[in-house]
Amino acid sequence: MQCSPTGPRKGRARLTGRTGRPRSAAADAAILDATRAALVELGWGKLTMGDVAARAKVAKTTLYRRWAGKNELVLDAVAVLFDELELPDRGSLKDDIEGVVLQFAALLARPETKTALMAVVAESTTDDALRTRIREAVVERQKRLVVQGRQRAQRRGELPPDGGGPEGAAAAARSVDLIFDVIAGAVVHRALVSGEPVDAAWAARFTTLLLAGLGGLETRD
Amino acid sequence: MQCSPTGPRKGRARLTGRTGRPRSAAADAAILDATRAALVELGWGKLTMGDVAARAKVAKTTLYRRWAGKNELVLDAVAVLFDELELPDRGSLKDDIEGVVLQFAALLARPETKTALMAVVAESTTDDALRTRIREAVVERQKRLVVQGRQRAQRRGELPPDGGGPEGAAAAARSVDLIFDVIAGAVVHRALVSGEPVDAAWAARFTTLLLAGLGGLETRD
Amino acid sequence: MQCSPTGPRKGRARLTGRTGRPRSAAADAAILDATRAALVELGWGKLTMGDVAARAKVAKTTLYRRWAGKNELVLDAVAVLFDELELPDRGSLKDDIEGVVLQFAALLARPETKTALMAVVAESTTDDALRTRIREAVVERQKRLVVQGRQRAQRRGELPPDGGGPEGAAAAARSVDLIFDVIAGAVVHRALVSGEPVDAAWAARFTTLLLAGLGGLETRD
Amino acid sequence: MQCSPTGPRKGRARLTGRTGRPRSAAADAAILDATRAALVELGWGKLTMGDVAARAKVAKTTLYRRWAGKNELVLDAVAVLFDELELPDRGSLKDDIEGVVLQFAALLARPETKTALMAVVAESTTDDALRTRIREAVVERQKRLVVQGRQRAQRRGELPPDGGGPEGAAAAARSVDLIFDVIAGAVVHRALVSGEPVDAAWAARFTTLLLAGLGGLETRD
DNA sequence: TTATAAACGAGACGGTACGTCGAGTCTTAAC
DNA sequence: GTTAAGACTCGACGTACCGTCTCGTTTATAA
Repeated sequence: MQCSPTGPRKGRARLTGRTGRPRSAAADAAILDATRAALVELGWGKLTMGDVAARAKVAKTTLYRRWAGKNELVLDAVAVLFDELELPDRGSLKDDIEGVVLQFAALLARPETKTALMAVVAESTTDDALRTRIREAVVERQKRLVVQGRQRAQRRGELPPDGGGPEGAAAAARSVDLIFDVIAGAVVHRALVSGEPVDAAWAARFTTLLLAGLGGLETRD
Repeated sequence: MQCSPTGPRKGRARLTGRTGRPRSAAADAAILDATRAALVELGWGKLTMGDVAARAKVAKTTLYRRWAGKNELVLDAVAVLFDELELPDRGSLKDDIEGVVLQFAALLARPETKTALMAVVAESTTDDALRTRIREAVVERQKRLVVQGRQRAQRRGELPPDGGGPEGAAAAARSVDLIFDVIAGAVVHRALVSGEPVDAAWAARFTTLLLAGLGGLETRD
Repeated sequence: MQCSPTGPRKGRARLTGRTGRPRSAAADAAILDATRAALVELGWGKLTMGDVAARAKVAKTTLYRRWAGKNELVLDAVAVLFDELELPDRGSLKDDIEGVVLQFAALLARPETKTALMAVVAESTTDDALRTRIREAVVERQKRLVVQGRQRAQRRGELPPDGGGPEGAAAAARSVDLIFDVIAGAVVHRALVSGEPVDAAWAARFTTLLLAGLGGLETRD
Repeated sequence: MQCSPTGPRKGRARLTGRTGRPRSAAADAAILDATRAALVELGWGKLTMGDVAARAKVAKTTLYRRWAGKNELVLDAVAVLFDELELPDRGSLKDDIEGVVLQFAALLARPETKTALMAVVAESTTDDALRTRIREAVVERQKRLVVQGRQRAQRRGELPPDGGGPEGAAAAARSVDLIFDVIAGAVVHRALVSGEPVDAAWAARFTTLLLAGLGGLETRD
């Protein structure tokens, strides 16, 4: 996991020298579980801190000692779900992409994810710290999937190797970013904005488009 | 415009025989202007109905007589901005796409748009009526840009004409949907989730990918 | 009846010279009936002008054209009930008093009367015009009962005749006022404040006290 | 004092084991003071809970945590004033009664008392819990004055002693109730309904009537 | 017969207060 | 120094009535 606590405990290493009753580790897990459960039942808009505390059988003070507010709490509760995504080797780049697209779509179909992700991103447009936290906790972490798929395809010979030198590395990073935005953006938009199902047929057509596009991209960049 | 009022007035057609003082048309405009101004200054999260009413010099009840709540009001206030998008003819499909991508990015860069769009979509995950309204007011309306660009490219010979018969029409519709999700999704994700600028360079690289992808798509579907 | 309308119509005599549609007499009756019905069902506190208008099948404007507000409307609706009180000749002062006490108690037992009377009096503590109107419409009108009973008792020889001259008249007026306050006050207090029933036994005991008191009063004043 | 709080705290005895932050005692006093001040300035009709909260420098929720509504709050604020009434020994029953009548009249002349008392009684006609509360907080408490005056007069020999046995006790209680209704009723009616001053002259005449009446009553009951 | 003028129904309007809810803080006693 | 409990301040919520207004319509007299 990542970064839950915010209170005075955070800074001072847990190594030594502190006194008093230690924070309950079980409480952390109970709170995050309760948060996800509340998201499922109520959605972002109706979720309240008091309700989460009650579900977790914890006092509200305990919540606020560890998270700055609803945004941060929900982000942590949801971010961990994204770490379950992985890129199983299905033998070809096309199948790998289709697989991860469907995995991602399945994740976005979960009520806690779909309601929380957009809401937290919306809040982040007026909260820089939150935006940073989202990028650390979700965006950058999941780019690993693109990087991994690319490397695997290069090993298979489906994609040309990166160009050498700092120039080549920068180009590779730009490609990763672009591909990540295209994949994540298209799936999110299809699922949440257009409100159409991301099924195997759509995934196949999208992957076809993307692979052809990659070909065009590589020849130039 | 589209669909502001919600109250009992909506149903009964305004055709004849209605009694009572008519609703003020000026109030509608003042309210939507005030809503956009409040979005700019406060963002979705801090915007309140009372504040909007005060800015519009209107009673809170007048707001609630016309819109069911914050979601519906903000949606109407923002949806009209999307109608300003257009597809100027720049001579080639590539330039047309780059142009609309940059226009769209500019729209998403406006504070009222960026804070409102994601928030309303987030709310729509737990509100079916709202989801429908978003699709009518934004999603379906803007597909016209894709349709128009496609037709223009076909006229220019940059894209093959649609296949004949109902089969061909369905394939064309699927293509439009897919392309729309890819373009809108990628731009939104780049701008709001990744938080990176959508500048001319990015637009060019994205368009290159998309055009190559379209080629791959057309040969098969 | 007394004084319902307040609007511009009030001043100019109805005799001549006005044009336009005349006020509906039926509406007046319907409104006052509706007011009493609403008092019974809802009590003073929950009664609303809109509700009265709806019950009377009349527009709110029609109410406000005739009465200045809730206080005035309710006062008029209730005052007329007090005019039903009368002093039947039962042959002796004691029986006459007991009769009127029980009549008055029965009137106060009606839900519309009990809830309205106290409330309007309460409002009149901060509204001089209302206080005047109450005195005209209720208090002074009902003193006739005391005057009448006194005269009848004097005719029977149960009470000595008034003293002569302005002196005697003033003393008589003072007596009437005092007796009225004692009777009305005791019955109202018993019924509404103490919340005990005003039954025949109580009326008999009260009348005994009052009659003995009157004897003491007459010998001196 | 008596009975201010209504919330969950009321039930569970304050004996032991309760947790959480205790209610502020200072807030209670500030609220009741503010209520009386608002009654003086605004009268019952214009008094609002929000205004009382603001005057007491307390949140509106704190009011509602302790009192169910305006009726209960105002009753508590005013009831305490009635406890200031007392029956100084002036040497004779007549003087004692005149004294307490004038004291009571002075209390009713205070703006907070006059506007609140009638209004709360009016509300109590459609609210049984409120009626009970009024009787406990005001009516029954002030009967002590009648009881005390009666005992004192009996000690002085101005009134015969109570009859013996349960019979005599019941008769005494009936007398107390009757006398209380007559005194309180007459004074309230004179002051608030008739709107005439309760001055020494009126008090003397009323007391004369009452004392003579008591004589008649005692010989029979 | 036609104007004129007021009453009328309907319902939108600007306000004010309501009573509730949630956020986030603070104060206790217990651990 | 954390914990549970719950009171606290603050601010927004959405609703209910208020009393006024603006319509179109109806119903009388007066010209």
